[in-house]
Amino acid sequence: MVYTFCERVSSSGYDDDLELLNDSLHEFGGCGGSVLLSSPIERVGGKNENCEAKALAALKNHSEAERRRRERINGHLATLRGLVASAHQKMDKATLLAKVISQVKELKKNAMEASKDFLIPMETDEVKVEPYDIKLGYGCMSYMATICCDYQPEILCDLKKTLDALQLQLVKSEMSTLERRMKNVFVFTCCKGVNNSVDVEACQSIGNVVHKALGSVLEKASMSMEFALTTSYPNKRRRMC
Amino acid sequence: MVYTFCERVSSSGYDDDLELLNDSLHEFGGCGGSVLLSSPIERVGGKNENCEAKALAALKNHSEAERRRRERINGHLATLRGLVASAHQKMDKATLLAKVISQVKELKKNAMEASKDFLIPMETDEVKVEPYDIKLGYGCMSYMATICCDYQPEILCDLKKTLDALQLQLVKSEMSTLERRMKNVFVFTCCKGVNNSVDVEACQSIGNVVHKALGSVLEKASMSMEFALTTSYPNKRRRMC
DNA sequence: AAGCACACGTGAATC
DNA sequence: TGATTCACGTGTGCT
Repeated sequence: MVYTFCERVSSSGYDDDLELLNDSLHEFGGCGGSVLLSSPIERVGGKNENCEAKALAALKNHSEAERRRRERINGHLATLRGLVASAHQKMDKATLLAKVISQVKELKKNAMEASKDFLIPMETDEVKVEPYDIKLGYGCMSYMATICCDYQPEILCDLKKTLDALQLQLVKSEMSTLERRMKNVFVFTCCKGVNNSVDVEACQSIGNVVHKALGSVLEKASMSMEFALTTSYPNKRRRMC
Repeated sequence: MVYTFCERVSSSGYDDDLELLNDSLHEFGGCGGSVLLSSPIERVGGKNENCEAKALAALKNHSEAERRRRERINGHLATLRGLVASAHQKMDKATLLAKVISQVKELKKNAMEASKDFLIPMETDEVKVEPYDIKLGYGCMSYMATICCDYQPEILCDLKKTLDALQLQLVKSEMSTLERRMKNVFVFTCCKGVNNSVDVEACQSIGNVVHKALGSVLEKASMSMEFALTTSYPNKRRRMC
C-alpha cells in the first residue's frame, strides 16, 4: 500500500481536534454509508459528529495501546542493556540483541561444560590433559589432568608416585567418588617461559608426558582389576597407601 | 504531530508512481521554494519532475533502509526465540524479551554458584549442609554437606568415622586441596518419605545432625591445629588414616 | 465487536 | 549532506 499526505499539521501531541481527523474516518465504517463516498472537501460535517467522535476515540485508543506496547518492549530492552553491561550503554537495538544472543550462547556453553566437569563417566575409563584457563601471570600455562576409572585403593599410591616423579607444580587436586567409580583431577602449572612469554612447546611436551604417565597408571589399574576379577578372591583386601 | 490522509491507494508494494507521492515532497526542500506553498490541487507539476524524482528516491531509500533495520532486529529476535526454546514458539516480542531476561539472570546466577562451589575459601573455615537439587524420585531429598579447613590428615579419619556412624546414604564424595587448605563435599540422600511424599521434617533433622557432627569434627581439628602450633614441634608428623 | 500484536512508512535527530 | 537510528500513528489480521 502507498498512501499520500494531504496536509501536515503541527499540534500539541494528542489533542482532540476533530476537524483534522475527519479524513481518517473512512476506515471506521458503520456510521452511514454516504460518508464513505463524499470527498473531504465537499463534506461539511454536522450530523455525523457523534460517529466521528467515536471513531476518533477508537483511533486514539489504538495509538495509545501501541504506545504502551512499545514502552513494554523498550523497557525490556533497557533491562537487557543493563544486563549485558558491556561498558558503553550506547548501543542500537540490533547490536544489543546480537550481544544478548552471544552472551546467552556463551553462558549456556559454560554451564554445559561445568556440568560435564562435575560428572563422573560410569562406563568408560579416561585420561585427559588439557589447558586450563586460569590466569597465573606471564610465562605460565596451566593444565588440568583427569583420570577416571573404577575405584582401587592402590591407584592412589601409583598416582602419588607418578606425580612426585614428574615434579609438577600442583595448584589444586580433587578426587571424587560415585558408587564404584573414582575421578581424580589435578591442576598444575608450567612456567617454562622466557622473557615473560610462554614456551608453548615445552609446556605441551610436559602435558604429553603427564598424559602418558597417567595412561600407564590407568593401564596398570585396569590390568590389576581384571586379574582380581579372574582370581577366586575378588574381594581380597589390598594394602592401603 | 497529527497528519491526515487525503486518499489511500492500493498498489503493488514499492512502485515508482510519482503522482501519488507529490504531496510528500514538502519535506525535501532545495528544489525551488514555490512548490512549498502551492496547494496539491493547484500544482500541475512539469518543471519540478527532476526534483520530485530525487525526493521520491530519497523517500524510497529511507523506507527500505527502515525495512532492513526491522528485518535485522526481527532476525535477532527469531534467534532468541529459538534459543530460549520454551516449547511453544508463539510468543509476543515483549514476553519473549522477558523470558530472555529471566534466562540470562538464571544462567548468570548458576555460573556464579558453580564458580563459588569450585572455590576453596582460604581464610575462613566452614561447615555447610544444604539441599541439593538432584532428582532421585519421590520420597527422597538429597543434601550437600561441605567442610572446609586447613588440611590435616587425621581429619579424614574423623570424617570417615562420623559419616559411618550416621549411616548416611552417600551418593558422591569429593575432596579437593589447594595449598594448605582442604575441602570435602558429600552428597547424601534422605529417603524418609511415606506414600511417595518426602517427610521434610525427618530430612531436615538428619541435615541438622550432619551439620552438628561436621561442626564437631571441625572444632576438634582446629583445636588440634592450635595445639600443634603452640608446641615446639609444629611440623610434627601425625599418623595417617 | 473489541482488543491485541505486528509491519509499515514517515518525521525528526544524530553523526 | 546522506546514512542510520528511533518513536510515532496507522492499516490489518487474528481472536
